[in-house]
Amino acid sequence: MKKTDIFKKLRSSGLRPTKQRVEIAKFLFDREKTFHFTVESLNKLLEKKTTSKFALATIYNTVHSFKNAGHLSEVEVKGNKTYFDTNVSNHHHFYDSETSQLIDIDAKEVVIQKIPKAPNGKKIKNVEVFINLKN
Amino acid sequence: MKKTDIFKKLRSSGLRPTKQRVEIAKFLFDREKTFHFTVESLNKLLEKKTTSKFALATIYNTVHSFKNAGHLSEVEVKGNKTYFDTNVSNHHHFYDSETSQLIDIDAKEVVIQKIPKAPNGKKIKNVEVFINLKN
DNA sequence: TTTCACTTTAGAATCATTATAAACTATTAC
DNA sequence: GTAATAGTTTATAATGATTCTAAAGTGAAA
Ligand SMILES: [Mn+2]
Ligand SMILES: [Mn+2]
Ligand SMILES: [Zn+2]
Ligand SMILES: [Zn+2]
Repeated sequence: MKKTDIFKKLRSSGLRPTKQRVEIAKFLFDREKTFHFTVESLNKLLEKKTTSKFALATIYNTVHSFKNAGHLSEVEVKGNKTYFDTNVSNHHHFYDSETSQLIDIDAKEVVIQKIPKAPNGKKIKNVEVFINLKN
Repeated sequence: MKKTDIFKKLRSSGLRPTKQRVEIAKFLFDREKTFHFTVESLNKLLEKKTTSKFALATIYNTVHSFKNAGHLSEVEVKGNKTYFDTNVSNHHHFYDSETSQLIDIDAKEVVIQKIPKAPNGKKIKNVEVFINLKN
């Protein structure tokens, strides 16, 4: 991902490209594969990868701005922490509770043959498939 | 549900049938349909339905005992509160984020035609389908 | 009726997250 | 440039859900 793309992500999230935000954005978006993380895990990885220190509030604020701009999505996982996902397309997940690891499943990999119709007056917004793993 | 069944649920959870526990168990299990709840919502409903007061710790402890015994399951819902479910069979959910309401979907109502195989060395424990609703 | 294990309870502690307000930094106005 | 201004980071406090703790309550068993 080019530097200009990082800046584009920041600008489109209403964020000016400060040192901290650029480092967070690079870390999140300059990669091949999907990245699933909690604010805590992101903080630890940032500490390792960079020389800077980040206030937790800065990470929370930046991540939320990206999420509100649609550059990050949220994944529901058992437990009390919030998981974020750099894959914002419609997709599904494997979840390995042993390692607390999420693995993406492309929407095309899951075909649903039958699904009930939505209750009175409601429509289906989207369908999420969550596959729990064991050893 | 008969009183003896309530007692059976309590005993099989390692709980002696005290006044509070019996009231919680009756409220949870003596009903036709599935009940989805948070500890907070359960507490409010118990206050309305009964004359007793319940310490939050008592509700937390009792609910967790039921969950550990397999009489309650946990449902992942966006947000910070933990949702419990009196339906412990394999099933799916509609979720209406407007009203924070969960609606059960029987496992038979969903047929999945294609699913990816589990990653190296892992097996599929179960598949959960979550259908988000909109108006 | 005394003992003793188990319960309930109020309140404290914890943990993730959010809010606050002061110190910093960059941008704009003169 | 310097001053004013707007936006940012940060440490720390506040919050809210959940868990822990320790004291008081309850009831079965000796
Ligand atoms: Mn969760
Ligand atoms: Mn949740
Ligand atoms: Zn994902
Ligand atoms: Zn359910």
